[in-house]
Amino acid sequence: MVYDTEDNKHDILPKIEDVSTVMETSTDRPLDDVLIKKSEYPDDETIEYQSFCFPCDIKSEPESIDESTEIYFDPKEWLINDNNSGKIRAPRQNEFLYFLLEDSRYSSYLSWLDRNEGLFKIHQPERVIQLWTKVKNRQTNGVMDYDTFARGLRYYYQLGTMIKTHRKYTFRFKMLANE
DNA sequence: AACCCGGAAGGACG
DNA sequence: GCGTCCTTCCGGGT
Repeated sequence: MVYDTEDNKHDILPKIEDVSTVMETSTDRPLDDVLIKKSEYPDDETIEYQSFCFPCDIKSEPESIDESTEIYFDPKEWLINDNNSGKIRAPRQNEFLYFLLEDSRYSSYLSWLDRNEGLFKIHQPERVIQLWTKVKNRQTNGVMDYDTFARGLRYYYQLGTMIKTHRKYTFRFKMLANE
């Protein structure tokens, strides 16, 4: 994944016009129809990934942590059309975090410390982890905790997509400008 | 105590 | 069946 400091959020988040089109044409159609239709859209080389969102008919389960401030969750909003493989998949852990950081709804969960440096801090790890497990929906029997979540992120160090900060709840994407 | 780190093993999924 | 990306567990460091 490439983190270009010159990107604006529309390069990585769903475009408003895309969302409205899908909402108008496919509120009661299966997901596959929607995705097939989406694949007909002209490709923009600057967009590495696209995700889709449209009205949801699935209610979230009650949460263990403070439901009153829970942000509405639709699993289908988080699917990614991988332009490399042409397949639909859940986001990677780094993609997931980047989406969150670029969406002001989640600014209480985590936020940039220095966006140009790719530096960010997780303020509410339990919420981020809970959302991650819902987005990923991986069939496991263990319990995802911060240690497990952070171990996943540490693999990005050796992959070169993230840089160590050694600071609490603080991580750093490797941006193009840092190369 | 609560993080951060990376090795080891192995699972889930495309 | 295979490679990637985690998930789980852990011992050691800060």
